[in-house]
Amino acid sequence: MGKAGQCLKLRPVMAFWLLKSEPHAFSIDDLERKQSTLWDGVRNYQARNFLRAMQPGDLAFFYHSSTEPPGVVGLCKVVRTDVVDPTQFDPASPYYDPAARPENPRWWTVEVEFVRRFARMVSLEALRQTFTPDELWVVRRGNRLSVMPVSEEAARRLLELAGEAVGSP
DNA sequence: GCCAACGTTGGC
DNA sequence: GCCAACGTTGGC
Repeated sequence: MGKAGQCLKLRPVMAFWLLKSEPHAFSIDDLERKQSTLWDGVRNYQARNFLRAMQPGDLAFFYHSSTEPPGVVGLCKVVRTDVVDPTQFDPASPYYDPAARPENPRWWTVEVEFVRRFARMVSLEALRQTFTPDELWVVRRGNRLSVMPVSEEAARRLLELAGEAVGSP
């Protein structure tokens, strides 16, 4: 059961994802404070393709990387999709891409909304003990992908590990 | 189209 | 801070 005592309702068509962020750059606390954010700055084609496949209502696990311990710390929800990443056109942005043109954008993203911080974070070590690299890509050795799909089966087990109750609609 | 060089990611 | 793994770039 979550903070407000509400079960998460999992709709059958909902897809699950995992989003990585370095907490010193942007943490789950930052997302809770802001409530929503544009997930901009992704500059990897595979990750971009996953961003483009997202649908409103999809849920994404929030993963803290390059921290001790790394792991899944909470959940957010996709609320807006097919957003052209504005930072690609901004010369002042670290994500500026001089090859991207407004009439032919290269990078897309989504807006996500804070859902909850987990009662217990699920460390990478715990993930490795629970999932094979094929079941959850984030435990793949040398994995650098920052946006990846999570199967419903893996999502349910992950929520269980996090101490979250899962209900039906 | 190959592949060496380089830059980045991210666990440890 | 180190370094393995990986993605990208660019010469040929």
